[in-house]
This record gives sequence, structure tokens and C-alpha cells, in this order.
Amino acid sequence: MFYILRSVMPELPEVEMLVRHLAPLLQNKTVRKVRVRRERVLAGTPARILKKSLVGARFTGLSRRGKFLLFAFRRADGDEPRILVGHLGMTGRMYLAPINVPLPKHAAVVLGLDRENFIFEDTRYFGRFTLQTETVDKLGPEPLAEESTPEGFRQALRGSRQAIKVKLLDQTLVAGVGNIYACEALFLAGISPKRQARKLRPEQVAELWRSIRQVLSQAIERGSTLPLSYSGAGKRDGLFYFGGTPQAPQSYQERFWVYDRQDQPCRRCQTPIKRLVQAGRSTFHCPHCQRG
DNA sequence: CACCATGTTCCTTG
DNA sequence: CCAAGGAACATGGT
Repeated sequence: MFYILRSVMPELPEVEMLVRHLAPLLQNKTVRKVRVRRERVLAGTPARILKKSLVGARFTGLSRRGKFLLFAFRRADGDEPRILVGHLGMTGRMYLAPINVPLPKHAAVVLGLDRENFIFEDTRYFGRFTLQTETVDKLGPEPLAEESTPEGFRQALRGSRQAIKVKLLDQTLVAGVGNIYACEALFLAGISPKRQARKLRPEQVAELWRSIRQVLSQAIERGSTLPLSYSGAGKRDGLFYFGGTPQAPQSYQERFWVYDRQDQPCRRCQTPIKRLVQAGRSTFHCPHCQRG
């Protein structure tokens, strides 16, 4: 079996899907060999330290925090579990492949397991594979955690005159929201992306929080119910690919309310969707539905 | 050649 | 110290 899990849009839902897929495949497997082909993704961890830590270690769990993957491993029974932090950046992928499959051009780190390779490939090398955990410690609340509330979120918005869309991308405010789902959540909440954060009324903050949770959990739900058994169906549809036969996925354009839909009619009111640039990134919104 | 791209981090400026 | 803006990172698609 040849597993490739691919996502072209690694935000929280895509990372969650990846974690669910990889967790059982890695569980209890032992690292025999570590190859580092791009030291940059180690983000400060020297390659020799990574090797010393991982060779002979066994994976004991995989979880997610925001867009980060947390690989738990231990070197011997009774050891404290240690954490390896992964991040897909913009173009990263992680998957298992048989040992005899040639490594991809942009393989950044390869872990040799007993009968397969764990491969982290990343064309742009913006991703991470590191023992450093500082950035994870700084993350804001998990939006989908049951106990999470918008209190800290509201607190952080108060006093900021930055646009709310830009604030949503701040991972210390809420973890895991990226450009796409920030646009989508603002549409659902009926809030203009240009609105200053501190100008949001309390009920708008509450609505935005609900929208964030809805957008993220629906994306996970949709991903979970897709037949994850196709490959090569399209290059930019943002879906997940495993080895197998292409099937008909929901088309890329039908997935979003506003993202990447410039000049197309709003699905609610037919007003053309507008694109603008905030903090150097594209924002898509409906000027009619998002006036709040 | 131009422009665009899902993310994070660093540097400057105020 | 903080907030905010911009560039940088590296590569590929259109």
C-alpha cells in the first residue's frame, strides 16, 4: 500500500486530517535512520541532535496544536515522552512510502522505519520539523476544544485597531486559522474584513467565534467523509490524495463562500465578490453581506 | 518577463 | 515594552 496524503492548503482542518491519518500508521513504530536533506526545516535543531534523539526512538502518539503536528516519541520504556514539532508551511506534505520508492525532489527529512519511510517533503521549505517547541507554547486557544470560550479572543481584540481579518491570522489569538478560513469565517459572521478589531460589538465577537468553529469543523467533517482513495484528480483542488483511482470530488470552486471567488456572484445575494490585500495577503469578501 | 500562492519570523518604524 | 507594516524565506504555476 502506497500512502500519500497531500494537502495544498494546510490550515487547521487539513492538519487535523493528516494527524488522524498518520497517527495509527506511526503508532509504536521505531525510527532506524534519519536523513536530513534540508537543514533549514530543523529550525535551529542541529541535525546531529535530531538524529541522536530519534534513532532508536518509538512513536507513542501524534496530536495537533493549531497548524502544528506534535509527534510524541520515547527512547525507552519508562522514559518521559519527548515532542517533535512538525509544520507543513505552505507546501509541506508528510506521508509513509515503501522503502524502495524514490525520494521526491524536495524531500526535506526522511525517517527510515522498519519497512517504510516517513517522508516530509516541502517544495518551498517553509515547513518545520524540529525539537524546538517555543512557538507552540505561544499559540492561542484551540478553537475546536470543547472547553474553549471566546473570552481570551474578545480580550485580545479589545484595543487593537488592526483590521479583524489580519487579527484572525495571528496564531497567538486563536490557533489554526489561516487565510482561507479567516475569509470564510468573516463571511459567515457577516463582518467586514476591514473592520477594526476593537470596533466589533460583543455579539459580533461571539458570532465570529461561532463562525470560526463552524467553518473549521465543517471542513474537517467534509474531509472525513470524502472517499480518500483517489490521486491525481487535480492539482489545486485542496483535497487529499492517497494512492488509488480518481473519483469525483466536490469541485474546488464549490467549496468556499468567498475565498478565491473574486468577481463571482455571492452565493447569498449575487453581489460580485471583492478581493483586497491586507497585510500582504488576499482577502475575499462580499461587500453586501459583510457590512458589520 | 510578470504576477500569484495556503505560513511564520524577523526587522524596522512609530 | 508594544503595535503594526513590510520584507524575507524558496519554489512553482499561470
